[in-house]
Amino acid sequence: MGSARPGPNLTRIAASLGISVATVSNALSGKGRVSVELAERIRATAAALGYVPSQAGRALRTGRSGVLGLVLPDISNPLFPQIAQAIEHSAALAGYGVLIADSRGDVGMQSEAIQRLIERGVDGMVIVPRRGTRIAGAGCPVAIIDTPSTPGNTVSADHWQGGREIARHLRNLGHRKILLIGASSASSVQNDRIGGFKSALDATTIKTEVLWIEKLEERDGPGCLLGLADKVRQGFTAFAAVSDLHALRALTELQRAGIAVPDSASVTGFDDLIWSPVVTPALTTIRMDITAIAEIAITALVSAINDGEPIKRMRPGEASADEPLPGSRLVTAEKSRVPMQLIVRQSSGPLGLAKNETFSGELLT
Amino acid sequence: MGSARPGPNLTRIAASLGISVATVSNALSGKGRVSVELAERIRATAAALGYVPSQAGRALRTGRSGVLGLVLPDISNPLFPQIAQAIEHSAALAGYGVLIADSRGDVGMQSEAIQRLIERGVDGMVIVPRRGTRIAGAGCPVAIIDTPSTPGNTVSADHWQGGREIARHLRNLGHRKILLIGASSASSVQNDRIGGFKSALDATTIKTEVLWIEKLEERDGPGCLLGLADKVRQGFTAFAAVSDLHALRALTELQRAGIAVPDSASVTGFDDLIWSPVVTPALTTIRMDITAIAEIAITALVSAINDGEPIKRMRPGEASADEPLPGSRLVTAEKSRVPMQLIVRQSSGPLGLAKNETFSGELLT
DNA sequence: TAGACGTGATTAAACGATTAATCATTTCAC
DNA sequence: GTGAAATGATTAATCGTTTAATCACGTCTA
Repeated sequence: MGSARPGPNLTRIAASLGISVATVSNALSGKGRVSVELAERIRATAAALGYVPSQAGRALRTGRSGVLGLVLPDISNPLFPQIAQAIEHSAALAGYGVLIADSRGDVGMQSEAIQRLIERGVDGMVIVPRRGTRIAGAGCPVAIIDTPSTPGNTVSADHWQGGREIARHLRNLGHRKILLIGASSASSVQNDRIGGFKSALDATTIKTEVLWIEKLEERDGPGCLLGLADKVRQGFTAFAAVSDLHALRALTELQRAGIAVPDSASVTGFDDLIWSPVVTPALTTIRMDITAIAEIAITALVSAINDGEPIKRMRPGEASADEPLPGSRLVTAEKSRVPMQLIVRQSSGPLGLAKNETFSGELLT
Repeated sequence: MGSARPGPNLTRIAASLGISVATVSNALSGKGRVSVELAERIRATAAALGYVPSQAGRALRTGRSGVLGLVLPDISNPLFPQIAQAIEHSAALAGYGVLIADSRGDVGMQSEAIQRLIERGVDGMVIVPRRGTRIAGAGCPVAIIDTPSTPGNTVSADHWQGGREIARHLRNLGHRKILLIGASSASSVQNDRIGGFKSALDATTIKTEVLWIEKLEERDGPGCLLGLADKVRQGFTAFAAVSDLHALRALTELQRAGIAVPDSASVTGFDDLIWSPVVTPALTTIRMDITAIAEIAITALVSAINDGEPIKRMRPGEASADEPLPGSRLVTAEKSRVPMQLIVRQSSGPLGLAKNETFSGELLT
């Protein structure tokens, strides 16, 4: 090809109609003053020629790239597909493209990834931090999806409420000794979920305990058993994991030990990940409304982008030294916490159905 | 901010050194003729001023956006995080950004998504098609990651060989009656895996049968049981799924039915998805070398982008009517099939360890 | 009828980077 | 010592779009 993309540009449309490019631009953007009939003709020929505006030209002139960055420090997060999908969809509706950045779980590479996005000229970015990582000055509006308890959070699921829902569900089923399963005590999301869970229960009548997988794996190695059969023997009848990933781990470990779920022990998760509806028994879990979250985040981000830039083009004369540094404006939204929805499936059930199976199963441990 | 990004541009660097912008550009790109000491000074001040080149300006001039598109028709694919991560990483190394496009599983929206990428001016795209979807003319180089048996495939894992590996593994463990579990017979990837599997076995000594989940769910509804306990009674001792997702489904269903894995039945999967190492028993599976695949795809794509554009800027005089239409050049790579690697964990084992457990378990069905 | 005003279009100047063409020097060879 | 070549830097055009400023012209008002 060579000189840019093959398609026609404003100049060609203007030439083919014998008018000026400015008029074409005005007609297509609907901004200037163009007579209706001419505008119509212009739109028609533009369509006929298959005109596609050059983002590069537009970006150069307006200073807006029309692209947002999506930063997921922990891309291996199984929730990622859903988030990416929702963000991409909302962004597309708002006329933006989405550039992904990955820091491979490494906090150090996060700044690099963000830097790459900046260099690509993103107009704003959505960051889903892991473990409350601090966001370095990004030089553009930033929306953060983490948890309501994190300062600077733009919008997120109401993890605390989600925890409460699950807790009530298990309490209503009659469970009185519940093991909470989390991965890392450094995660604010997990802490919120656990906090909400505990807050819904009367500590005097219901006993809870928290198991941190990461701590266990430091000792026993990754993928080790969680020792849930022991917990069952100690009287725990329900296992509430802060993620379906851990719920799955619990479920299979219990099943392997011959402990029937939900007959002898209930298991619940979080996030309604892809496998949750198809495992046996299907996981009771709680789902975030990612579509709503993405929409709120993108809306807030886009309006921050538009607000912040009154297109103040500086004249040769005036210096712009005393700018308050446009760096990293953390975006806020009116509705910052989106309720989570309980999904009851087969992995949770009432107490005391078939206690005896527990024993026959324990032989396998 | 206003006029574009706050940072300095070539003009400012040039002004602060009292030289011309062309020299600055030459020095930073290392292309023109600049004395070493001046070049050094230029680089120094560029760094000192925190210069970040404007992609917009560069894109407009060169006709290259420096951005690739990643199209995943089925973004809910649990393999997505890995693919996205690998592609993003390889692309970043090659100096490209990655724009994501999602078509939410709908073939119709795929063209729309591709169109959006085109409008954003991507230099090329990587497409991971679902069920051998045909790719519409994209107007730019396209790399396809599907399966070696698909015409037009650029690079992919050697699914056939992967199937063979799993088959041999199960055969060597002594299994003689194996159930293959697939989702859809329309998937070329799944067909390759199954084809390879069967090709490694002598059909007279080892019996195989294929179970298509999609067909079953049409009758019994999504998330239904696969009836594996019955299969065990019929003498099947191994269940080879074409994805860890289905393997997980099989594993939990067997466990729920009281059939011990791997003692009474072996289960294997594909893709080494995130949960595979942590469930109990950990899944025996086979992993694609996504890093290598991404690297090959990106390399091929980038070189196609560079080849195809000898920066033939057309002079006012010459018409460019007889262009062979630059649309949709399918990219090819030398190495188009990347071997898969068998990962033996605990879900597969030799026959005949503890047959009796099967019976005690069947009560639970 | 002159001035004010509105309408519909054009002119021209950016935005920031790249690069072919050009110009000034200096170096070198014969 | 003079023409050729190499070196190091500059000039200026260009990519495609947006937009403030301007212009031409018809209409309304006083």
